[in-house]
Amino acid sequence: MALILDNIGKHVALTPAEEALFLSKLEIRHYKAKSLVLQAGEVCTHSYFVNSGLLRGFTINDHIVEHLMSFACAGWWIGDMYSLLSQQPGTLFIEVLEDAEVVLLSKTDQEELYTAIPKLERFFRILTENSLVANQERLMDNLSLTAEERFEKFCKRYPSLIQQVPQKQIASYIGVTPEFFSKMKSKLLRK
Amino acid sequence: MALILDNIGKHVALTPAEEALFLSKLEIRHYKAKSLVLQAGEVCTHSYFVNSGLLRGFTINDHIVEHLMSFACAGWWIGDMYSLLSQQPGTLFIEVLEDAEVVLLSKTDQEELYTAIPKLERFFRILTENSLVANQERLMDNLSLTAEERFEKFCKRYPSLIQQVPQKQIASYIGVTPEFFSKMKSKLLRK
DNA sequence: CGTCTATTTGAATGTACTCAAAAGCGGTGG
DNA sequence: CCACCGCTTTTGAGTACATTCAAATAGACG
Repeated sequence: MALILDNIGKHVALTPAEEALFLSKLEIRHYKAKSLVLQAGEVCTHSYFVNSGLLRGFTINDHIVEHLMSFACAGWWIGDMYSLLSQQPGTLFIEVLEDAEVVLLSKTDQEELYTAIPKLERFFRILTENSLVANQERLMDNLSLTAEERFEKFCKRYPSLIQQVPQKQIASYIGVTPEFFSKMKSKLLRK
Repeated sequence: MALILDNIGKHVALTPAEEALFLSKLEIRHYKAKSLVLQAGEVCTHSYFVNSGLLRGFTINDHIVEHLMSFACAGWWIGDMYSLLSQQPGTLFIEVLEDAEVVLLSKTDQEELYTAIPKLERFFRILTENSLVANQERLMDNLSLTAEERFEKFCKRYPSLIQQVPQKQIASYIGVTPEFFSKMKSKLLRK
């Protein structure tokens, strides 16, 4: 469990006793590639932290088109924030792209920990703030950049993912169809 | 200062002493319509809470096109989250659309309050979580809905703003040009 | 009343999508 | 080990949604 403690240690300093209490609330699960950690329609009851492997979070719209919200590599948190907060059925699918070891923290444990260890509330506050900033930037990129520019930015930010995931999923993250993405890519390579 | 205390009271319960401490950190400023509360290039040093009036937050891209990030009516918080967190020069302009009374909370005070009154850290965590959920939904809407559908959703969510702000700004929020927005609107009215 | 900005309208253009079909690639079973 | 199946990627033609540029009209404000 070194990874998750490192992750937290980047923002707050827990005492050994606090670390022990925190760890006691965690559950570890192993998922095979292509399995689903969470399905749309379910209520999201946990936050997920990726120890190893690779996950993706996506939604499916009315026209049966997938939209990729986020990837989650080792060291990243993922969950259906809307469903987790509201405890309403969610819209997010979380799928395993590569065999993964995932740490689960239940919503109730998480909220109890906020009170027991205020530093953890601080940690999740900071985590959420950073997500919000990243999300705002992505929204602005979608409003002001062309698909080509968004792709270039994606390559710079997540160079490892480009080899790792099927390109139709990068297309979906960028916000274009796989067909268009393919054409765009070959145009870029010809330069 | 009833509004801001109400706002906080929706999520956490402060004691009178805590309320007094919190209030002592706040500064009130009055802004005239068309003035700027914050400019791109500046470091954002405060969180802003709108007591009355109306603000907008927007960015300007390389092609001199404005993109509206958010409106802020009475009872809403606004700020350049990226700049506030990183203390780097920001990209957000915050402009006054209607004469406004604004409450300022400096970053340093805010962080001191997190420690002095953990319930305030909880409050801002919840605030940020809700912003994130709203932002994620807006991103998905931009990826999966047409401009017309986004406009209809905007009308349902912010009915009062439609009369209140120039429609070029609604166009910018939706993510289309004012010309296209005008055509789209007249097409909708013809139905 | 005049000026400045916002809105409307039109024509031409571009970016990205849809549909269809072919080619490539990877895993699985015989 | 290779043949086949399913899924991903590529390519092409036609189309749609939204943009750009230009000009006219309407509104707001001093």
